[in-house]
Amino acid sequence: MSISSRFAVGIHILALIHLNKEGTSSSEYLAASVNTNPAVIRKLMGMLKKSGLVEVHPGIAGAKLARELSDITLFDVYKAVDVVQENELFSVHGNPNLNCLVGRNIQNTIEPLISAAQLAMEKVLERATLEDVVMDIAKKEKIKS
Amino acid sequence: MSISSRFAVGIHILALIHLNKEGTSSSEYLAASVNTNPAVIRKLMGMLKKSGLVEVHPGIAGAKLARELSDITLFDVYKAVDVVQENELFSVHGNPNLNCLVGRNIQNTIEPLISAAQLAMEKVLERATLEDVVMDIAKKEKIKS
DNA sequence: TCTAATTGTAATCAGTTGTGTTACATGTAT
DNA sequence: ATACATGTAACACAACTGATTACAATTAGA
Repeated sequence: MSISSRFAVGIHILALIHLNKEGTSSSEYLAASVNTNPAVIRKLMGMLKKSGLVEVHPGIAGAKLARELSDITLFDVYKAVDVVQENELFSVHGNPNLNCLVGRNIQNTIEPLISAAQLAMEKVLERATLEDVVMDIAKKEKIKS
Repeated sequence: MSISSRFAVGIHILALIHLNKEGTSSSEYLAASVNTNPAVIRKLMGMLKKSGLVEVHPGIAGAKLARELSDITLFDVYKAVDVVQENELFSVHGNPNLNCLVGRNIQNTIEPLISAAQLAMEKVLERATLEDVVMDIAKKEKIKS
């Protein structure tokens, strides 16, 4: 199964908040761009806020980035929106037969392997920032970011 | 969400078929070690067979590996059991607003980034083989594999 | 102070997926 | 023929995603 699109949506709205920094990025405005429901955006925004990526205030329309674009990695977003738990990208069957040679060892044997695989993936996300995302969009649109 | 445990179960079964190579690895026998239903094993076995990793025959009890242990990587198993589609580890929201600067570019901008992350993870799986898994189990049990 | 607009959050629903279970057709050996 | 195995389809059930509705709490401004 795939990792929730919350991650992609998170990147989307953070990039949009930046590009719309002269305007007001309300949950309704952001929802219209993502094409979803404002409540979905607000829930997501709560996660991003909790992780210190955005500033939002009850009753006040609009969200702002809490950090520089170049200081927010895709890994930050990934962790913030909680799409994959630590060391749980791969799930392992829980109750193998302990009377079996393989059954009683499989979990410990596999764990470092799948953990390494997950970490390799996350390292890549760590190396890309929202600045890269916004610059790429600007390039595609031939505008200044 | 996590990647299906079919992957871990696949590794489990293949390792067990090898270690039990003097005996008969029926779906019932394998299911007892994994602690699941024989039909689940048979479905999985169908996938492993289709990918040329095991040999099984209708009506005849027992499965055998179709290749050397050292010639089966974890990536081979991963592909065989079909847990993650190509370029679909991360899902991306499908209908962004094309009238929005970000909406009409986000998919193309994100795609290479998440694709690179997925590939990095898969590369790690490519570097480990079933031999590594079996040797580790043997070491833990202090036996010869 | 009252009103309108916005965020925060919970409850609910439909659709999808993963896993287990049952059942049975098909194939093999004796 | 009989016994036993695999192959496969149908179904149940839980868990999760994403959308939707509703409403309390908060704020700005008339």
